[in-house]
Amino acid sequence: MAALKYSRQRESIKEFLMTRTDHPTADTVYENMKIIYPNISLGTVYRNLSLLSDIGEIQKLSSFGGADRFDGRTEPHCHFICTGCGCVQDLEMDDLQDIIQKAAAHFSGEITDCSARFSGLCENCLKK
Amino acid sequence: MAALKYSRQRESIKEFLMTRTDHPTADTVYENMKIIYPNISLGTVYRNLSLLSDIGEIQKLSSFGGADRFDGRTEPHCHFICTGCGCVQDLEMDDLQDIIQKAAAHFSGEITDCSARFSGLCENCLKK
DNA sequence: TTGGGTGCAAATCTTTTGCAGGTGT
DNA sequence: ACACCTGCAAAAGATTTGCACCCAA
Repeated sequence: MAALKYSRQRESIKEFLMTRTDHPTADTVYENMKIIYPNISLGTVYRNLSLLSDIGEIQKLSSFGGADRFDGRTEPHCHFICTGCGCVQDLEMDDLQDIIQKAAAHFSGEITDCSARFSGLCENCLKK
Repeated sequence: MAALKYSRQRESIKEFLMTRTDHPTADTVYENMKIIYPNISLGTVYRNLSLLSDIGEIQKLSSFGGADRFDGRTEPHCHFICTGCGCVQDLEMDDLQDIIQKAAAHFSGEITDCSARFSGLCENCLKK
């Protein structure tokens, strides 16, 4: 197991993600990091995003259509993607455990995790 | 709106997907189509997979880690991915509608669809 | 005949990786 | 010092697209 060493880039990436609720892509993180560290490389951003998500300090959200997105919230929660504007929003959901049990009833393996994705129109797109 | 014309390649791709329950990737479809049409191109496979999924004759499953997968079943159902061997299986789930309603209770937009992904160990991996 | 479909290849987009030099501990 | 981390650039993987030709309607 690799020993983790401090890096100001990694710290900034994590801080940045915690200020955002729109689940930015790696490229958006990169663009914002360039403001602070003009020489930062995209490779470093990817390496740190992947590291942070491995140790559970951020969450990686795969495939909402295009590039992966990253979420500073680590508590389990669901996501909603708007079919109108493509935005991704957090969604509260009390009992995922309940859903897992329902699914397990029809299944022969062992289910340990569930990630639900909802889609439809967001508040803004509804108005149009 | 484009007029749809018959193509034997598209027909074969759809037939192939209906015989499989393992949710093949575009590349797997391509490899299997080459047996029938040695000159078929990967571009054609992608174009047809995307077309078929647009008109709802197949289902595109994004984000199971690597490449997208395709499913010949079009009725709404959930999927399970094994963290051991990476296989993707279908999962019966009676009341997705129920889940959607629960989610909608906390949400200001309009939720029309839900796709739940479960993970854990499949029957085979449990035995090991 | 006409517009969609195809094969081929090049291009795009996203993400990963090898390497040499930099930096935290 | 040692191992991790970084910037840079090239590579890799998945998917899309431009183009000229082919074929179904």
